[in-house]
Amino acid sequence: MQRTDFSKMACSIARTLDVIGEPWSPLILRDVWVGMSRFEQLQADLGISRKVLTERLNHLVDHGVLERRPYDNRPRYEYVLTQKGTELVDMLMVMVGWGDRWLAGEAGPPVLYRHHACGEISTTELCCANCGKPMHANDVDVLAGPGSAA
Amino acid sequence: MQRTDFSKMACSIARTLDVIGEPWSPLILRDVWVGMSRFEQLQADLGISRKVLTERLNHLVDHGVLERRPYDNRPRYEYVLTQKGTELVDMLMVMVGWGDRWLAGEAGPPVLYRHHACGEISTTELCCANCGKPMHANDVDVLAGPGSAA
DNA sequence: TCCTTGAGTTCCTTGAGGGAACCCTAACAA
DNA sequence: TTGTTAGGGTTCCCTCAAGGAACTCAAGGA
Repeated sequence: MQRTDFSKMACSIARTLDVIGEPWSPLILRDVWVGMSRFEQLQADLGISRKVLTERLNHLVDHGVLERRPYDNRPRYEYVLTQKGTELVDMLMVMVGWGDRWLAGEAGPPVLYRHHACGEISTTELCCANCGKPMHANDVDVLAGPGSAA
Repeated sequence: MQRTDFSKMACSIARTLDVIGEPWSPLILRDVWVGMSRFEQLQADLGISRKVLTERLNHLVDHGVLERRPYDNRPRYEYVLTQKGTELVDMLMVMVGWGDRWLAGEAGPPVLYRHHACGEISTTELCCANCGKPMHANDVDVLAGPGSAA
């Protein structure tokens, strides 16, 4: 496929895609998040080729999203989310929200989230870190930042 | 590549990936969001192959994320975000937040957001739609929903 | 000693991405 | 009336990544 390298673009979307833009990566993170941490489990659950799973796991470990840990005297390893990886799951939660709203259909959402703070089944909402009010795509102006190319 | 079809998995992440999981799609949405709406503009800005751009745009239009609109008597078209597409940009904003925190480095974030409601440069925060408090990956229990496979 | 299990490698085939060249339509210009 | 230009794509070929199946390796256990 000889894919274009996104990592050098002056864009946080492109850079993030360079880390988890490969098709399987978000699903791997999801599985690890819900407690599926071993190679065989991931391979069986996702139906991913073992070769590609190896590549993806190495890539995620290289980028500090997952950590590879032995869990036995035998050469056995499990993959756990780092802080960096855990924060990526936030993105997955937003992704889930969109999928639930627009793609779930009659059957309803495949999973639900119970929020520890209030104990209720709830969904995520994007808010402004400054004022706390909703902050969506149409609620902002986009300005050039210090790291912009120009 | 003969990629695995995610669309039939009982998972909103997989279904969302089926719509915008291809490598270029998020970048196309980003560009359309900031006002780059024509084929030639997108092609030049992204450096994407014309063939692949055509495929991606058609895919996004087919899935109702973009709308293809004539803007001239001549056969000229522009692509604009639908409501469905605009809500996807929320996900991009979260992606940007993560990229800014973990990948931007010394140079700082390439773009900044000014929130209309408070007028300040700010970032997004994930909150609970029910109680309004922060709601991150570690703040929830994941439960099977009505649309789960089991 | 053989068997099993987890965690990968190796190898081959196929098909998607990259890239360049080409095509089509409608307005303009000469 | 015949170029010419510009936007928006097709077509073609080549390469390399995804799929898939088979193979390997190390450490226990029967």
